[in-house]
Amino acid sequence: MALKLYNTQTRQIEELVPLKDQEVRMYTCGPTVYHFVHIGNFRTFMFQDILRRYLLYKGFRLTHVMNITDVDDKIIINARKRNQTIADYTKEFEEAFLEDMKSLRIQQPEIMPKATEHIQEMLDLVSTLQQKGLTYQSDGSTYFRIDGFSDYGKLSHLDSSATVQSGRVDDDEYTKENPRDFVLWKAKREGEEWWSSPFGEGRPGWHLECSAMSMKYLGSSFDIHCGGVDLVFPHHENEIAQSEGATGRPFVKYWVHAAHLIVEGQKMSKSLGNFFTLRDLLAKGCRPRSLRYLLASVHYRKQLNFTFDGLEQSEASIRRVNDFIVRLREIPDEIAANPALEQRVALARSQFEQAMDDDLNTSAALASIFELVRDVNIQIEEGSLGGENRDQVLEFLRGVNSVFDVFDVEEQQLDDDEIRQLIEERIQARRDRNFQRADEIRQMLMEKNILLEDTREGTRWKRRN
RNA sequence: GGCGGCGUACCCAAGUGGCUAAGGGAGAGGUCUGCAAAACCUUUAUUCACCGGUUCGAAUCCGGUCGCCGCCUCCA
Repeated sequence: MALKLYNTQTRQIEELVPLKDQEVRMYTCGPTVYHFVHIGNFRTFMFQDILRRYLLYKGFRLTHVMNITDVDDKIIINARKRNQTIADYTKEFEEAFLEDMKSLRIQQPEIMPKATEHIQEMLDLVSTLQQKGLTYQSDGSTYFRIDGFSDYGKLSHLDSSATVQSGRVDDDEYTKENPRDFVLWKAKREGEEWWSSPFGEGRPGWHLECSAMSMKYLGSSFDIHCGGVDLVFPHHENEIAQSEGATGRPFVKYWVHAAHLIVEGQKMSKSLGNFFTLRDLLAKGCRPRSLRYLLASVHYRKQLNFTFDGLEQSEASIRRVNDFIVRLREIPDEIAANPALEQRVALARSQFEQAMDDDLNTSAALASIFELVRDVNIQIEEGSLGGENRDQVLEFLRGVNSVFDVFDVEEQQLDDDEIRQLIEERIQARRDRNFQRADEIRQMLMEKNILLEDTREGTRWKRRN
């Protein structure tokens, strides 16, 4: 079975056929590190992580590049306000971003290039464009002339007359030949950081870095380019113009975009007070895995409505699977395997893969897990499963978790001797029908976030946290 | 004005022409149990915003209405 993805450019779901056999080269637009990354940004990054992990699950070799934009107008302005260099200013937010990624278990891409470390590559690209007659200078800045690139608009399907009619083009950009021409290299402004270049002292335009860095690490044509829907126009449209204008070759085969996240039904904005960073949520007691589940469980092309209720529902869903795993692990080796279960697991695996292959239908993929959980739970209750069955199910869950990474599939270790002794003591107390002591111990452990459950087979513990 | 998306049970959410409309949460009932908690099982939409149409057959296709949202400007 092949993975199919919705390609923004063709507006169709297409089978992923990499340019190089079994090797996927993917570029995803990363953060601009001028503030703490918010949960809307993470919706997109989470989608990219699920795609990344599923490509690996499918056995593709993967080179994934995610840029870090560490120079742009906001960064320059904010750094100046704080009297800091760009590098000092962005360092804090870049580190925070990497920490947040780790909390959310978003895998690090193979390559994470920074814009400021690729100024030369950007200038080389502008030079090439200049040689091809696709640039012009105005007021010390260098612009891309979109009239020189006939394919302009093929990604966003916007025709330029419509944009002009919208009246949304900035008045102050009169220095451009065409309002939709975009800047490649911006003239420096007094008091701001700048780089010297053949095009004068200045700084790179926003779109330039993604073209320069993606082609440096992935070649002039590569497979997948992702981002949030808002980047379709103008950012990705301009990337195509710059890249294909320079190389004459197709830039990207599949453009894949994630829909936005809204909060409690409304667009997230600071003025509405519904603007959240991961840190804001953690401070409210949210567990990163709940957010991970919530962000991953809604199809990436559907607008995701973030709510605190949804966060709790996600946590409860994860708990169902984790409780199942604890129970599953209690199946002893000695019991003979039920031969029918292997097929049931194979069915779940096939449902999971079919769903994910279908443009990353994560909701349906998760359903395949829960259906298996229910069926296996019934059989555990009947005592009809053996150690081999247990391992079959665990193996399936490991595969699933290599993509979702929200479940505790591996055995939880209780490395605290004191707790272990208390559990033993309580088991004895119950045998002695000293329930007062038993309850006391249960309460003590509860305070240590260890939850005890008495079952027919004995007492089990779980981390509550 | 242009382009695009969405509206499925109390909540979240799959399903896009034909078996009984996935799955999760929550509620209700039950099992287990010293108690409690947890867990597990069962259950909850004759109906898919509304109105027409096409069809033997539509949540799914077409037209219209209402509501919500996104992009066209920095934005994941």
